Amino acid sequence: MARASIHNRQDSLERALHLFWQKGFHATSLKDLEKALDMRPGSIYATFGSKDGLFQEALERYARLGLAELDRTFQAYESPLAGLAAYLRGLGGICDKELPSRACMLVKSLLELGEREQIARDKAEELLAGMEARFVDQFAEAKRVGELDSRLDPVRLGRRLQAEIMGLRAFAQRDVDSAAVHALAEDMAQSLEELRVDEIAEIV
Amino acid sequence: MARASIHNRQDSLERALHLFWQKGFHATSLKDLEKALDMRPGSIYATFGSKDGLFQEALERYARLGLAELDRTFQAYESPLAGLAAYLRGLGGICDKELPSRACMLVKSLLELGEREQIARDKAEELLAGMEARFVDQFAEAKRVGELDSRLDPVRLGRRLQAEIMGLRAFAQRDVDSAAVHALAEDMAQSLEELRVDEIAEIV
DNA sequence: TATAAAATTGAGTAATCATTCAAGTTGTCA
DNA sequence: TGACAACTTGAATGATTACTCAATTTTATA
Repeated sequence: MARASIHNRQDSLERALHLFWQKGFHATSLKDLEKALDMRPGSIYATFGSKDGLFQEALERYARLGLAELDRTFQAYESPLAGLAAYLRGLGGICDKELPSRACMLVKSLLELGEREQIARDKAEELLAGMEARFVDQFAEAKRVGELDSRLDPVRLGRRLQAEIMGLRAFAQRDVDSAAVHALAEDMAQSLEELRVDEIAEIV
Repeated sequence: MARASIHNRQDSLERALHLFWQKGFHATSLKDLEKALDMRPGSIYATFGSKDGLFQEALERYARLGLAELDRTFQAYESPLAGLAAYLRGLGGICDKELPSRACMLVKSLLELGEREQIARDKAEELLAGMEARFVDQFAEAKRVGELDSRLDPVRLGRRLQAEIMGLRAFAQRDVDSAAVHALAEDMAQSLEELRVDEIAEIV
């Protein structure tokens, strides 16, 4: 004995994510959300609690989808290093996609949010740490299977890769040619592949 | 026959820059600026025209100071490549400095601003392009003096370096150990130094 | 010292902000 | 069909937003 909701929660969250990713937290007003979700303020607050709460859920969804894509890429390649390089090359095509923003939403949030949005900021930090850990794991796996020089540190490599991806996507946010971003990603991917022990052995 | 201004324009701009760099455009209110500049709204508008105008001037000042530091570093080194590496290593200490933000203000603006702040956004893009051009010039100079393999493209290298710096500073915005950022900068600097032809010649 | 010009003030504007809640609507089950 | 419970509505809230302008203060010069 209850009225069924006319809104799909996940669908609403998806729309909110789109808006927050595109415009950022501060520039997204409740009016914007009302229009995008086709919901009145009362419904939004009943469903998500607050603008902050909705934003945090959007952040989590964004990271979950991002991690899923990461894993999908890694699983498509036998070689851990090849998986990492493929992920980088995939990001090279980011300008060709129709996305709310080419920059990472976690990075946008990290740079935008201050003390007044501490909880969401901490959430973004935590999710970025999770992504970094995934990169570190992949490098550790590469090391385990002998693709990586045993003297190299997966933690440093994972950190470096995350920084490079942050940079690649921030750069892609500029109004530059798609070709430039492709070339940038290709250069980064090649640097990564040069870590392969086989290649080092060839040169030395 | 006129009243002298009690505010130094440059000093006011410096304070505004500090605030905008720290909090971003949207999160910085005119109330915040009134307090930081110790000026009433009328004075601020008489001096800078609008919040947008003040922000744009702050952006320009930020970029001018950044470019000056870049040139100072480059001029301190005979070798162009060494200058670039030194600049990267200097950024490794960014966590130890007392700055409004560890992330680049141009990047923060690029990621935060939308169509409603198109002019400031374009300004940030233009200033970033100027920085990139400076990197390209330095790589071109390295090539001219024979530090760089003639097959390498200064444009791609400059682009790559800008992306790496964007990434380094976005990463540094996270709540991570200063040592991690130092290590990251060191890794980036070493990659850069490996471009030196001497090193390649040694290995091959 | 009187005058004019520039600088500063701060109350006030209209718009927008996130949020609340009483009232209305709708579907479900007894 | 009646009644309850969940969902939705949207006007109203008070706070905050960027910004304006008439009045005031200040100072250099005539």
